[in-house]
Amino acid sequence: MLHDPAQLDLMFQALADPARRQMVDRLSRGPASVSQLAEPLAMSLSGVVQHLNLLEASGLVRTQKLGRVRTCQIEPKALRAAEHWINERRLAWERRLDRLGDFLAETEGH
Amino acid sequence: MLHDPAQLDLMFQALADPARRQMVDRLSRGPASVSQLAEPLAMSLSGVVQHLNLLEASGLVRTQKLGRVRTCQIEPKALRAAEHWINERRLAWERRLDRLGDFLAETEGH
DNA sequence: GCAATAGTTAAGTAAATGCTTCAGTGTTTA
DNA sequence: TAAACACTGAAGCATTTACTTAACTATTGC
Repeated sequence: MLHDPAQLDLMFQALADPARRQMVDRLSRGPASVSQLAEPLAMSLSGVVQHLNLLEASGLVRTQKLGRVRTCQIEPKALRAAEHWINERRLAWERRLDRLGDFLAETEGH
Repeated sequence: MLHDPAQLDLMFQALADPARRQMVDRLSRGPASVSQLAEPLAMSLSGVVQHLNLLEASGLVRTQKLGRVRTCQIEPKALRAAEHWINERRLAWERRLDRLGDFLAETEGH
């Protein structure tokens, strides 16, 4: 479910916007309401809600509403999925370099 | 230089597009020419070049031209920077949860 | 030298994105 | 019960994005 390419698409899309990354950054320090998320951003509350909806659709943020306030939290599993995608590619590249190094070292020995 | 927010912006922006992620994926298995990158993509060569230029501007890919062929490689340092941004936020969240858990366990003990 | 190859650049376009304002809906508080 | 609060949704708009085609430059092979 988390490695579903469509979900990965939404996650990287969501992370591409600076305002949304700022929101994720804020949430990494603890839950927040929509207004609290909006406070440091030079943007209307409505704009923030739209960003938040994208973050939620991507799975990066989970929210729940109690009374009139919506509380937002990070979903670490989703962050881990994005992290993992990048990590796998980087490791594949680095392993390839290692093998190449070994090969060169061996052939040099003869 | 790699933690420069503008550069991070370009990197996440670059990773947001599926075609560009497919190019990074291809490159994680080894260097490739522009035409080789283009081959699996349902897109004109020109479109691929434009994506490639973004990838290069973001620092995720480095290229060099020999004769008429441009060879592309992944820049693992840049991948690591994006990875690191996500990782830090996720860990901040998880550490927070741990402290909360400890606190609850302690207060329950009395 | 001529043709094929590999890539580049510019111009145009349709769709997506990131906002805004404004007019709501429920929920608390005085 | 009325006003303040916390959000929500729709409509509109300027900009950016992801392409396309077409014309061009530089290599390489015959």
